[in-house]
Amino acid sequence: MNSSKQFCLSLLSKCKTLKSTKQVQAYVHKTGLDTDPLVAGKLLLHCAISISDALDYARRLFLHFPNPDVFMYNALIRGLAESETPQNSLLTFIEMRRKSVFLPDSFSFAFILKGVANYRSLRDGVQLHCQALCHGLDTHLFVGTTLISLYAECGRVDFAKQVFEEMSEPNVVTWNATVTACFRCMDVEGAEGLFSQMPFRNLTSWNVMLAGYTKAGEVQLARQAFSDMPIKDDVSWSTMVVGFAHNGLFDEAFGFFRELHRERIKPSEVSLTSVLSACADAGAFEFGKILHGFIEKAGFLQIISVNNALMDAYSKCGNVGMARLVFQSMTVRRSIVSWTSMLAGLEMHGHGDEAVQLFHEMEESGIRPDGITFISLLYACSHAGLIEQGCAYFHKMKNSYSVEPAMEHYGCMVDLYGRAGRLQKAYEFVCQMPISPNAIIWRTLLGACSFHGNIELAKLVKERLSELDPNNSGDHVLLSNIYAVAGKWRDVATVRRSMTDRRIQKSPGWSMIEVDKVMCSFVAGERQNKITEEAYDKLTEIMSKLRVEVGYVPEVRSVLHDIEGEEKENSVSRHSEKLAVAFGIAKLPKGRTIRIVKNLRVCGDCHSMMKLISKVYRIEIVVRDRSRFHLFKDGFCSCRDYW
DNA sequence: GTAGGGTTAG
Repeated sequence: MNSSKQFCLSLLSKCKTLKSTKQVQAYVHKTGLDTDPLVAGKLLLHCAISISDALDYARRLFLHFPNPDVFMYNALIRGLAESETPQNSLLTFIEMRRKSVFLPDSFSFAFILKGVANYRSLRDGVQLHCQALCHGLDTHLFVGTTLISLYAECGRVDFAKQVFEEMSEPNVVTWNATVTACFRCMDVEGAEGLFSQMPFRNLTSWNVMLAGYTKAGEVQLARQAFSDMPIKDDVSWSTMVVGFAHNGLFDEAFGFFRELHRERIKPSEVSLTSVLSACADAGAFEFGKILHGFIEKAGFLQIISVNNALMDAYSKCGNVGMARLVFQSMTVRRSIVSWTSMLAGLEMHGHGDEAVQLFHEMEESGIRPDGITFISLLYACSHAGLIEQGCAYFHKMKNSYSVEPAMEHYGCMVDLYGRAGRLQKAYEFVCQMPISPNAIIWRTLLGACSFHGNIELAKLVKERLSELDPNNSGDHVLLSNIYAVAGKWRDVATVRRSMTDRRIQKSPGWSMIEVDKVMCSFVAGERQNKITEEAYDKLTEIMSKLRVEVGYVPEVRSVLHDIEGEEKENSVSRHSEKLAVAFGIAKLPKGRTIRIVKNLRVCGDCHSMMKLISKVYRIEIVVRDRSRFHLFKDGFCSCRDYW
């Protein structure tokens, strides 16, 4: 290789941005090396893979070559396969088969199969499997391994195992992929069988077992495997943190992270984002703050994903102010994820106007919003009651940014109209959707009917819902509540009976609060341990104080049960969020904000009571419910009683 | 000259 060629390639490998890459490209052009297949191919690969947001440029670059070689096709296929629209990789693959004289090689198949795995099409996967077979490449080490992952993605562990059986010399990666395939299809025994037969195991094989066990809910088995494994790396630790968090075992999750720290294992940026996501799920604000301190000290604020995860964790822990601070102090260039995370944070907390403002700043900064950005923006409009603006953005999304509305966007619009009480408009909107509405869409509408007390439409909507998702307990409870509020006890009884007949059980409500860096959870009506005893005692005290000072009377209209007065009062006074707040008042330092995470929506009585507590006790209470935050302060809530 | 398995932010 001549020296100027070598020089160009080494320059290229150092380029981190599209701008610098274009400078090298200009130099390449000047030296006449732009027609050299090796240099041209590397340039294309660099744009398609190594640089973010340069895939479109790579596609345009590709069009400049009248006779692209297989390397160039492979580079583009790979870039498209890993993009947000992996379907396009198949189009390029087909174009290559039609236009070119050369045959696809093992790289072509490995990349295209990855693309198909990313959009999970069994049909396309099988077709390409056949083609690979015709070229004698179906049992190729890399092609076969990718095929195994593809079939696992499509839920066909049987096909995955068959590919594995046919491979003559599977290596450790192939074995690991097959074990993962079993776990992904919930075949825990199959995974264990393979693991025990493996002729070689490295660290990753053990990590596969940890991830698989925790995803299958087998936390005990994961714990056992973790203690059995000969060496552990930071992936092993973060897998445990994430795994425990996903199973709701937040204290164990954070315990693992603390131990990682004690063992002096250096967390990577990925393991830090994992732990932050566990904080976000748990709503563990205090723990998040500790992590923030560590991240700052260890120099991780240079990494964009860590900033983004930090913002997300702060927002979901109820402190959008800290999220804003992280966003404003970022020294690295904000990505689309950074902007969208901030937007989502503002949306969750009901700062609709600020979210709209931020969206305009985002547009001005030159970052192009995508479908996910619009989901947050539309919800922000909905939660803040900005109806006209929401409609305008829905059209702008399509017309100015060519983002096709997906199910979630339609959901936002139904929410927007529904909350505002424009139920007929919402219903017509659903009926006119170009894609068939799913259960979530109908459920959103049912929620709106419940809020505005429209029984007739609720009945109609529930019928549609029953066709799509007949056994959802929440839907039955919602319909029953609508009847209960209207005093239609006979209809309540009918719904209750149909639930009993179909053995549908109400999912229990729970609430969590972080006290002394320990997550304490409360379940409605549960009275088991010392913690709940203490919460009950405090709650009784609070309720009598509220009765005396502000004349609080429990709001029992929405109680599901067809039970009598005093019983009803007892039933709402045992709600988990009340217990959690009472526990917080008893345990936290005076004046400290009380932060609660709840799995269901807050009921009307809890909502009124929180407002009163915030006034009488002069404290702020932040409640994260299923879909948003409520900040109670001086007797008012940030949701303006509109949730 | 390009790859496949484990944790990952909107």
